Amino acid sequence: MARTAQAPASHGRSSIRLSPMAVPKASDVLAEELRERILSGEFPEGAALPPERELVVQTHMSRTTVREALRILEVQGLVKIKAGRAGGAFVQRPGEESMARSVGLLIRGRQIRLAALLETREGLEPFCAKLAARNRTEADLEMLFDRNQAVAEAGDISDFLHANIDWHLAIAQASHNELLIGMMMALGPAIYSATHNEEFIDDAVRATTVRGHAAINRAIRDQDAAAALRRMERHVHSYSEEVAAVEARTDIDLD
Amino acid sequence: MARTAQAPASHGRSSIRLSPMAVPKASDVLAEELRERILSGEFPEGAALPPERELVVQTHMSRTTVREALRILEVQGLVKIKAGRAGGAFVQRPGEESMARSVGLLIRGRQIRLAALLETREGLEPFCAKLAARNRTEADLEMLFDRNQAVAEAGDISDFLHANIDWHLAIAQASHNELLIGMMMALGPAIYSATHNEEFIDDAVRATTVRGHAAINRAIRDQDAAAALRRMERHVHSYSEEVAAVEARTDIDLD
DNA sequence: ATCCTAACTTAGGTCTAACCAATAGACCAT
DNA sequence: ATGGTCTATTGGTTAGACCTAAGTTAGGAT
Repeated sequence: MARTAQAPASHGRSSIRLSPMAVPKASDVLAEELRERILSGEFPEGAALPPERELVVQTHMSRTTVREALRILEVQGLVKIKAGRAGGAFVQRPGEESMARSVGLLIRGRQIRLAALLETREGLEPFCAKLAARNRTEADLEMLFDRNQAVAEAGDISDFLHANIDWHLAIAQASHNELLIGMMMALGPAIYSATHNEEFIDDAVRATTVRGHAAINRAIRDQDAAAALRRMERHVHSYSEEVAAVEARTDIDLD
Repeated sequence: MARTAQAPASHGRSSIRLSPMAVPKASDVLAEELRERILSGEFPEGAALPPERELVVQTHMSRTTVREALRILEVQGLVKIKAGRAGGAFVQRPGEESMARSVGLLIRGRQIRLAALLETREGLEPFCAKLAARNRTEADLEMLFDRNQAVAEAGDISDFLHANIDWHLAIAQASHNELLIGMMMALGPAIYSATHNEEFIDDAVRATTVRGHAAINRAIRDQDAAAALRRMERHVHSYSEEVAAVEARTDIDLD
């Protein structure tokens, strides 16, 4: 036997084995290349990428392909595209907003229950307060007191809830932790839109809220991390319980 | 003085103020429309959107525009596009991966310091452990013990670190909180890539790690939320301190 | 009948070549 | 100083062709 038969393979004559290979699209290749260059810092923030027609001649790709690549980067928050003369694709570092948008999509798309959102907030926000007590600047402090003032003076319920979100966001901001800021930016509106139909927000609740905020503000001002943590725990936990109580009552109403 | 002068404005005579207005692009309009329909549940998961050429006749837009809209949705993780016959755009609910990708971009793009990543993990993961103790299923438990076994048996440092990440991810998974899962999916690789050059991982550290994991696993098995929380706090905190110590030493070495 | 292959069909991917629309800047008229 | 006009630049949009991936099916070899 003139050893023509190779090692046994389920199909085919040759024993050469290859893994399934992914063939990337041209636009993905270009997007990836540009993305890496942006993230590596090769293009500083605000730098203008070459115009589309220039990228066409450089890459030998069609304008369609180039544009798709740029669109990908735009959606990922890595470039900002402006039309008109002196327009073009300008490098941006992805910000908390793009993260918050993506988290928001997850929340809406998966229809995360309000209980899970509140649970997450109970996990994150006390920690934010703790960091805020440690890292807050004078500007942060001013923001916190201003925002709580706005909560106290809010008119209708919608105003109140928005001002409330803004104060909570200021807490995240004062933590100076960008990941937590991004999470809280996504959680705030989601909780708002799931909550703003509830009617448990009476004057007593509002007064209690403002007092709770004020106590947390003081702890952060005094850089008392332990107190900030503890008070925020109580604050968000009691909010969650209120919501749970209303939900239970609403469920009963539905019967 | 015939009070003709209006309120002072830096430029112009009129006091009428307008905000900058955004003019959406055609592809954005279509993307938005489709996005809302997907998120509202009008298109169930896995449903096929009409073919591009069909959308062209329905919307009176050009194929380029339609394709850009679909590309936007694809990047946002709302559809999965397949080529070939029986291909097309299939509705997907955004998953933790798309959230993790976006958080990863933030981390890389903003060059978030390792210290901030560790700090965030110290905030999130004990809470994950607490939730895991409350919500874990039998399958979660099995996964946790398997994964820690893999950590114990890992070969080189790279193996060890990967197995370590996998165990930590299993913790997040066992919490059954999708937002936390997404965050931990982003943090794990980021911490890994910032850490895997450090040489503080000796056999003693590895043994300690495995013991720490085991203790946490037991607390979760026994649904002892308080113990899970406390032990995870100690576990991740000591890891952070190790890293900080190595960084300090490395900085000195650079002198 | 069974199996393989070739042709067909459908749908996304890419390219080309226009033209439209937004915008900055220069210049001019009031 | 305000507003109009022109022009150049750059992204936005369109139309139409062709390429490529991947199911489907019909026909032929065994």
